[in-house]
Amino acid sequence: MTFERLRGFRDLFPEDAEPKFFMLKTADQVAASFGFQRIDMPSLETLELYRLKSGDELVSQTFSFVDKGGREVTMIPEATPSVVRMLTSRKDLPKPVKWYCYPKLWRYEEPQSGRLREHIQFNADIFGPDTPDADAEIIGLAATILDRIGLEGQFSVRINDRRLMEALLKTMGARNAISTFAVIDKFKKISREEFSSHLTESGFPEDQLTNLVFLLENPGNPAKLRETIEKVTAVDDNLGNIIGRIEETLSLARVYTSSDLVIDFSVVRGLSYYTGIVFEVFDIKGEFRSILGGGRYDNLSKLMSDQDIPAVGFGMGDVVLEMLARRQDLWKVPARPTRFSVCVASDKAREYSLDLSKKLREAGYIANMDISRRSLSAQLKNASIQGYDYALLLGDRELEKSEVTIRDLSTGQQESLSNTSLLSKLSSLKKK
RNA sequence: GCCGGGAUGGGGUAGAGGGUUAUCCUUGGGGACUGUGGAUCCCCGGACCCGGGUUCAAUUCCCGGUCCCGGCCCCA
Repeated sequence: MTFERLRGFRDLFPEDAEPKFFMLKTADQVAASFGFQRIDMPSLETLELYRLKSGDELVSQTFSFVDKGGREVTMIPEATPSVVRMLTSRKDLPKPVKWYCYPKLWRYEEPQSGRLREHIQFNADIFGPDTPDADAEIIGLAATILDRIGLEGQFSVRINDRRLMEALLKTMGARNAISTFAVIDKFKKISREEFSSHLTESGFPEDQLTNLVFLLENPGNPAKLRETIEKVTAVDDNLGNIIGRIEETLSLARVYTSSDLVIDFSVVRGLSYYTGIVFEVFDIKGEFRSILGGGRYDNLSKLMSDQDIPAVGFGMGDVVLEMLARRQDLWKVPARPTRFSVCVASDKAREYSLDLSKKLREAGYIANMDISRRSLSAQLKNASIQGYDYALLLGDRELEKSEVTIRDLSTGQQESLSNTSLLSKLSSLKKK
């Protein structure tokens, strides 16, 4: 009898689990260094939580079922609704609230490159201030995490603003901004002909088509945002204010990172709840789907509760991040303490060996103790294959003299030390 | 949910236009080496994805399913 892994799920063996959790730990540390606090949430929520704002499409792609009490529940497909639920359940929290988490999320759909049925998403949000400063901090946090992981220069943060696009589409005479967004979202994936016809269907005036295409094709320099827009339409006060805010956000974000920050009018994001700045981060070579995405969603708490709390945040899945990290040769087992394998050369020395192992662990080292009762040569072979830095040999000879023989597995050199001088000696040993 | 391509020991593979110990490498365990490791040699373990059909005979051909890879839809 054999069991197979479920479709779209992963087994993480040590060689992959260690790099993965090391990356998450890096993100965790960076978020904490920004003053964000970690939270966690249930893996199961009522399905109703997603009906509110996410719509049928998302709900149809959830791992959901009816529980024994007759409730419709689902494995969470995204973090944000839970985070907002938690936030609004507490009225005592001083603003701004800056939270991060990295839950597992589930979606029931066909697996493909960069998308599986279960993934881990690093999520960070700021609740309270509706300021360019908060927007910039979220973008800065996302970029800093990627920089710290070692991806500096490998990605581009592409930024847009929903209000800007709505205002632009309005001045251009679009009838239905939301359906036009859906078409704009596909700009880079479909042919120009398809784009034109879909756009017209969405109620966008044909005579403005070239202007819109001009905008979509001329992302780029944030400093020229106003100039670019002026080429296609007049900038009134409303539009001017929005542009001013984006400019301010970008100049603040610029201080956080030297990574590529560009305006991209084709980034509108699918979710309907975004209300302001939206952004996605792409691999600079364009090999993968987006690495992370986020934006401002000021209306969600109002939809879900009696509170009105502005919010901005982002989510980063682990799957695309892993593909990019592998390409950049960053998928490595992280540095760790010196590793010792304690080899037991005689049964009489077993307890002596255990005691030494305990001391090593207490001193912060990694100590592996023979539990197979194999021959000394087999123990050494194993220590060597498993990549231990040193073998400690303990047998009758060592036991008698209260000594320990330490063998450097990379050079083969060894010496005997007294038990008491070992630990002091260790601090001077060079890590392999 | 739909479309295309795949599936041979843990990993990587060979194979035959059906035919009876299924190839090689690697990995794993043990030994030569009863107190000294990655070399060498020896021994051992381990596979034709599942179900049905055609056939005297199927790992090979056919159908269905499962899973993998990729794409659509959608993007959390």
